[in-house]
Amino acid sequence: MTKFINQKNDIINKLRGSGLRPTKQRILIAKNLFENNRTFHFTIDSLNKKISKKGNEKISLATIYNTVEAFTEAGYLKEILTSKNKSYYDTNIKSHHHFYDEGTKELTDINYNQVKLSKVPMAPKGKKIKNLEVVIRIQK
Amino acid sequence: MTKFINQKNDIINKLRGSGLRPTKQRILIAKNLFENNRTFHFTIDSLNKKISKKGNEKISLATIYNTVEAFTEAGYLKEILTSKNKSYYDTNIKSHHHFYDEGTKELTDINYNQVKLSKVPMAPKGKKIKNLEVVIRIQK
DNA sequence: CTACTTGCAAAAGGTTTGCAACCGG
DNA sequence: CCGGTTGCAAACCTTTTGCAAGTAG
Repeated sequence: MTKFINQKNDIINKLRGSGLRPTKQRILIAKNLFENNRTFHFTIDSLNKKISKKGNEKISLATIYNTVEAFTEAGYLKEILTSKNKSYYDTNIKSHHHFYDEGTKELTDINYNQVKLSKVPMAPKGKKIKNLEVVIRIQK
Repeated sequence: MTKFINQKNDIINKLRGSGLRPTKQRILIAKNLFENNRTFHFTIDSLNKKISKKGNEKISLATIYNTVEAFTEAGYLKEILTSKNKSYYDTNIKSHHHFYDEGTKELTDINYNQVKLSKVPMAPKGKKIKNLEVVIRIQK
């Protein structure tokens, strides 16, 4: 109970800290994205289904789009680079690496310490390096 | 003149080698993609515009989609991973690296020898590593 | 000839937009 | 109350599909 309240307060503070009003919808979405410590990949559609499956009030698709975009700008989510014509997001915002299967077009995580870089270029003038990911393309 | 004929024959042989009939449309598309040694990024739309701007006969969009997909499967093109909801292709099929600007969502090439990896994981069972690219996310 | 290709138009699928109604501070 | 948010439906854009007509070998 106490735990639950604190978690909700954490979310509210997180939102406020980015200038986002803690509305009912944003709190519900945040709970579904950040409530346990597991990170995962998702799409707008899968997130929408996940939320409505739990018997919550339905959130408008437009709101889910808005909120995910806002969370991405706030740095709570990272957009995944793919070749599919659909946006994928990752709740793991730290630098990490992926296998990309060209046949199935699936992305899977690579354990961070399995990859080491010994040389990295400078960022272009006026820009800073935010993070770095290695994509290893695989096939049968 | 001789040069021109040879270039065309090269394209025809390239297509035949992959089991693709050298049709008028495929040859024209191949010329626009591979005729000089410069490599570049493109979308279906930009390729379509590039071709029709030259006063060529118009090629149906569906055919451009088909052809680009066939060329990608044949290994003449590489699909670029992006966060835009549109497919991008690269005529440079060798392993190479990119800066990805999160603000503008632009990809720019990094000179290959500017990056060195000292540790790389094994491919998952039953798969082979095809190539490896580093994406460095940058921002202002 | 025959199988592979092309072109067209319609349909699909994901995302964005405009605007009125709503609600958090 | 006010300005930020939400919900809805229509609009938008890219990609896919089905099928009849065209063409390379």
